[in-house]
Amino acid sequence: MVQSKMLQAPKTTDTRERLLEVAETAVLAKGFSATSIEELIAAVGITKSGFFYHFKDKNELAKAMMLRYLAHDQRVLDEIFQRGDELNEDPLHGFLVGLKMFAEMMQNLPDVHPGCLAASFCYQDHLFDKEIRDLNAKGILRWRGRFRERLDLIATRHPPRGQPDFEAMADMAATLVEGGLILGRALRDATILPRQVLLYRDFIRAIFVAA
Amino acid sequence: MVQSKMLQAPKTTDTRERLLEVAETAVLAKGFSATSIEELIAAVGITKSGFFYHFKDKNELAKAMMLRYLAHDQRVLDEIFQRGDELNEDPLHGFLVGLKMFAEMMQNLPDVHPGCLAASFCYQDHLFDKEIRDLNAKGILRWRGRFRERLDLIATRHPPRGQPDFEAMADMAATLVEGGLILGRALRDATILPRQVLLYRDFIRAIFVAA
DNA sequence: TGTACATCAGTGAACGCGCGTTCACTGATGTAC
DNA sequence: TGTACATCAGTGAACGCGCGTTCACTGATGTAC
Repeated sequence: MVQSKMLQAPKTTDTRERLLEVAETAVLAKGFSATSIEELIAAVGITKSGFFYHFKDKNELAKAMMLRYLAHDQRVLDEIFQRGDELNEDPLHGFLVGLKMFAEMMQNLPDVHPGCLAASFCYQDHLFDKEIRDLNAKGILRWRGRFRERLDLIATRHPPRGQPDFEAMADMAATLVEGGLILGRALRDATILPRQVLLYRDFIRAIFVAA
Repeated sequence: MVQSKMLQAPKTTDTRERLLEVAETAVLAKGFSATSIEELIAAVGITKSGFFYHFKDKNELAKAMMLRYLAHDQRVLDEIFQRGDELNEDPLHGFLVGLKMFAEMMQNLPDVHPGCLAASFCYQDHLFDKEIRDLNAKGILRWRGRFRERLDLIATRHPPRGQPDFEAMADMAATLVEGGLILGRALRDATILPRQVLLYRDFIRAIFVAA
C-alpha cells in the first residue's frame, strides 16, 4: 500500500509536494496569477499534462496550497507553545516562554521570512472561490481561538488590569505577525517581525503581571 | 493654462485619475497581474491606445498608483494627528486623541476597508522594478519616522516605563494597521482594525502614563 | 482678427506570445485469481 | 507461477483566447505673430 509506505518513509521527492513547494515560493514573490503552471513544471521537471494529472485545474492548486499551509502553520504553533508549557506550569509564564521562543524562531530564519500565504491570498481573494476564502478565514479563526483560550485561562489565575478587549488581544498575535511580515519584507529587515512579537509579549505582561 | 484651471476647479472626471482609481480597486481585489488594462479602459470608457497615451506601459501604471497612494496616505495622517494636537498641547494626550480619531475613522468606513496598496504590492514585489519597491519602502519609513518622532517627544515629558524598543513601538502602528486590514478582510469584519488601533493606544498609555 | 503650427487626448487595427486547458495515448507498477 | 486487468504517473501535440504593446493617424483646443 502506498499509504503505509508513505507513513514509514515519506517520499521527499514526491512530485506533487514539490509542485506545491515551488508554487508557494513563487506565489509569495509574485502573486498567484503571475505564477504560471509553465514555470512550476519547468522547476520540477515534468510536462504540463503531468501537472494536470495532479491538479484538475489551477484553482485546485490554490486549494491544495492553502491546505498545506494551514497544516504546517498548525504544526509549528502547536509545537512551540507546547514546549513553552512543558518548562512551566503557570499558563502565563508558559505563554511568555512560548512567545519568547516564537520570537527567537523568527529571528533565526536564514533571511527575511518569505511571507504568509494567507496574506497573499487575502489580497487576491477575487481570484478564488468561496471554499478557498473560507479555508483562509478558518486558519485565522484558529489563531484567534488558540490565543483567546490562553488569555481566558491566564485570567483565571492572574486578574487582568482594566477591562481588556480579549478578542482583540487574541487577534493581535496574528495581526502583528501579518503586519510584521509586510514591514520586514518591504524594508528587507528580518529583525522587525521578532521585535513586534516581543512587544506583544511586553503588552501581555503589562496586562497580567502585577507591578 | 490647464494648471491654473485645475487649481480653481479640479476636474473630477480627469481620465488619468479615474484610471488610477479603478486600478486601485481592482488591484486590491485581485492583485496587479490579474488586473488587465482591458478591464480598466472598459470601466473608464476609452480605448486601449488611450490608456497608452497616459502610461507608457503597465509598470508605469504601477508607479503612478504607488505615488498616488503615498500622497493620499500622507495627507490623511497629517490631518488626523494635526487635529489631535490642536485640541491638546501635551504631546502624549494629543497623540492619544489622534489615535482615538484614527480608530473612529476606520470604524466609520462604509464597509470593510478595501486594503492597503503597499501590502498588496509587497506581496507581488517581483513584478516591479527597484524604483517601485523603493517607493513602497519610503512610505513605510515615513510611518516609522512620524511615530518615532512623536514617541521621542513624549518621552521628554513623560518618562517611559522600562526600556522600551522605541523603533519597534513606532513600527507597531503600521504593523497593526497592515495586519488589522488582513484579518478584517479575511474574516470580513470591519471592527477588527479599529480595535487593534485602540489596543495600540492602550499600550502607549501603559508605557507613558504613571499608574 | 486671421492664419500656421503645436500640443492634447485620444482612435482603430494589427501583432505575436504565453497562458490554461483538453485529449488520446503510454510504460511501469500493483492486484486478483 | 503465470496471465489479465487496473491503476499510477505521467507524455506530446494541439487549441483558442486574452493579454500587453506598437504604429500610423485624427479632431479639438491652445499659442505665436
